[in-house]
Amino acid sequence: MSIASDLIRGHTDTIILGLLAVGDSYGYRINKAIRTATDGEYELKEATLYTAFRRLEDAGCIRSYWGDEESGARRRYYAITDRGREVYRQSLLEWERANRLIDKLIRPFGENGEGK
Amino acid sequence: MSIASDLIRGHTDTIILGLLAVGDSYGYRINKAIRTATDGEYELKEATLYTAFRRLEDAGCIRSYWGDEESGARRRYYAITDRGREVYRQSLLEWERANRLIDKLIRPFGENGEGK
DNA sequence: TTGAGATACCTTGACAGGCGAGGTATCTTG
DNA sequence: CAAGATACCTCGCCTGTCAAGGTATCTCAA
Repeated sequence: MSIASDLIRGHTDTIILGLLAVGDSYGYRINKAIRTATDGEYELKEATLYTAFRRLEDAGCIRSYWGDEESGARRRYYAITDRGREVYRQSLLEWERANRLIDKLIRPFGENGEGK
Repeated sequence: MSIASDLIRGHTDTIILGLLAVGDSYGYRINKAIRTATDGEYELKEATLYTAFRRLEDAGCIRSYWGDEESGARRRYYAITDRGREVYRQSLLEWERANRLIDKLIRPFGENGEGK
């Protein structure tokens, strides 16, 4: 079974920005990269992915342009912007903070789930 | 500034179950416990809290009963059920898995956010 | 005594992100 | 020529969060 999407929610944008920070890419490839990176444990649904692109572009975090493929289906490439890099950095920090916080909140016993 | 709630989303139920695993409690106190535990960095909004109680009770993870306060405002106490404990255990495991997954996805470089 | 502030509960309606379901078009390969 | 991969996209529902509003009790100071 795959991971509950509510646990990933809020990370979608960061994941995409992280991948684009390595280099320009396009939707289909980003999606595959995620599936591959997690050995199929997680995948972004297409609808989610394209919603995120829209959102990130509106926010000025990414730019897009059509690739000039000679053959094959057309691809819309995305590039991260300076603002995108900044947002990405911030998100990493936030994630670390949230991570510590959640870990603290989730285990009132300190150790594991065994209360008694 | 407090943590983005999208990062905590999906953990609300687990946090509540974790607290109830220690012992019965009621809404107001649970809320304060969370604020205190995080030094005010995070707090559950009341609406969110009561929605969660409803959800958890419908799912059979908690039971509720009215306290018999002699004075002061009436309190509705919540108790975790066996099913609740089981769900809690599972959630802890899921969180660990998700944690690893997100950490992997969020940093395509392996180290930190610095791509170049 | 009256008013503020803490304790304690609750509901309504809006919003945002995820995603199931559906659609388009191209290329490759059997 | 059909199937499957590549590649894009939209519509509408669902779910969790939360701002805003409400109720009632108790305490304590002015």
